[in-house]
Amino acid sequence: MSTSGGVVRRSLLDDLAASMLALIADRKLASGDQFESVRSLADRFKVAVPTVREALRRLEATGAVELRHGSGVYVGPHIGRLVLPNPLAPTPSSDRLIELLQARALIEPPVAALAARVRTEAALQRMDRDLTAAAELIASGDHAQLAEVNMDFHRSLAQASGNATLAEVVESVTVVNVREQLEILHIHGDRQTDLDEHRAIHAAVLAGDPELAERLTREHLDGVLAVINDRLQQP
Amino acid sequence: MSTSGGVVRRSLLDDLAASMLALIADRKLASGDQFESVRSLADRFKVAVPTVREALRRLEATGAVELRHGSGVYVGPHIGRLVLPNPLAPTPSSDRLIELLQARALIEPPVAALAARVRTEAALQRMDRDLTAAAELIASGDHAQLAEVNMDFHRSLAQASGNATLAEVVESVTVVNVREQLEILHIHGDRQTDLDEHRAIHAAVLAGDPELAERLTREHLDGVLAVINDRLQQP
DNA sequence: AATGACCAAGTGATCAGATCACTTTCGTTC
DNA sequence: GAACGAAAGTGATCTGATCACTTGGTCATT
Repeated sequence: MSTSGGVVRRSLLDDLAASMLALIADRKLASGDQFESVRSLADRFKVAVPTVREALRRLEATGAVELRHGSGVYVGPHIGRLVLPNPLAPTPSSDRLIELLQARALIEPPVAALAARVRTEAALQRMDRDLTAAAELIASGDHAQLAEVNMDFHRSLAQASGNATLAEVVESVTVVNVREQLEILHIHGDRQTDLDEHRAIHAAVLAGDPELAERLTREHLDGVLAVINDRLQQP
Repeated sequence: MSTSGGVVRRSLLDDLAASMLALIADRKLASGDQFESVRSLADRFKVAVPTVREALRRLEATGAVELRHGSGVYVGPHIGRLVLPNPLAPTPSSDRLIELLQARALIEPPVAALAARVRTEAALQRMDRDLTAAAELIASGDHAQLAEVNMDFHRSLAQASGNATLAEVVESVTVVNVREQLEILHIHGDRQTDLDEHRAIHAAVLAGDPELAERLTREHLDGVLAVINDRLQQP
């Protein structure tokens, strides 16, 4: 339809954005590295400052670059990603939120299974670190931190699959509407059970047992969904 | 870290972008509707034109709005989405591309199973339409069009699940690097087999057989992967 | 009356240069 | 050696103008 063949009239902005990405790639800059000043880019590409800024804003929106006031332009955290969470995602309806959790419950179990087959070393250590941190936060009673670390565990799990695209997908669905997801997860609530389940999943992945890892992850997420559905039906 | 608590110093641009989204929501504008001119927005929010444009570029990058030269600002196709394909995705390495297909092979089968349970009417019709179109394109020999329609089928299948988030995820992984995906799929190649497999999946969904729909979708995607892997190992 | 060419208004695209606000660095001072 | 502060570098925003594209209507032609 819209992407069908034909000469696409590339605007100056399209070229600019592409050129800047190419420049970053050429210099082999990585996330966090400083790029170039707005003025310098304007000179380099022979365009005006506002034009450069528009192009940068576009790149910024997808996490390709970051503009830090008074400091400079930096390579962003999401450069080179295929799938992104919408940074402009609206506050979701409760239906939409449940859909989001359902999506996670569908996607993450097979990802866990793959993780148990691949067992990426670095990610396994991250999972372990997340679990340790979670235990400490339960002890210290910092529930806000805890909720975030629990989300981290799911992301680390996905990274253990060794498939960057899957990790991006899981990252996306665990980042969008985090605030609301954490709220609804808070309803679910049993922190110790959560930790135990996470530990069991970690153990299954570590043991290289795909079926078990998948089943545990499914039960973990379905359990949350079940509680939520109950609460919503009879408040 | 960066998202941890504390007063986030919202820049003028953040406010602007949020305000414009709110304005669109207030007016209940839908995708494709005309919004407001840049100058008018500048007046309304008491900011300069370049500032409005930066904010619009940010919204544009995530598909929330569209700027059409000489015509106006319109509400974009991706407004309200949670997960997005990166419009700036770089040309992938062959490894990355295989990862992408693996991700699809992992995600889409359970989505097909859900689709067979839910069977969203509109999406079923879209699937049927896609199949008809594919058959015609095979006959007419328009292989470029055909490849696109085949991708459409996968998207329609995801929509039949009735879960918008899942549909967005599948849409994302079928849109990023389409060009390259289509190329690699072209290697795979047997167009008639593809159509037959799609038809079988459609039938399984229509019949409300989740296990079958899942198995067929898995075999379909795994089949593609197997062929690709073979070709890459012994060129 | 239907059709086509053409013109004008509205709107986005881009430019130029200037000023303000924030960060960082480095020399100065205690 | 540490705390302070000034200056340089850089992003943020403004002003106002000109160019380029789209669109709707006018008007002459048929």
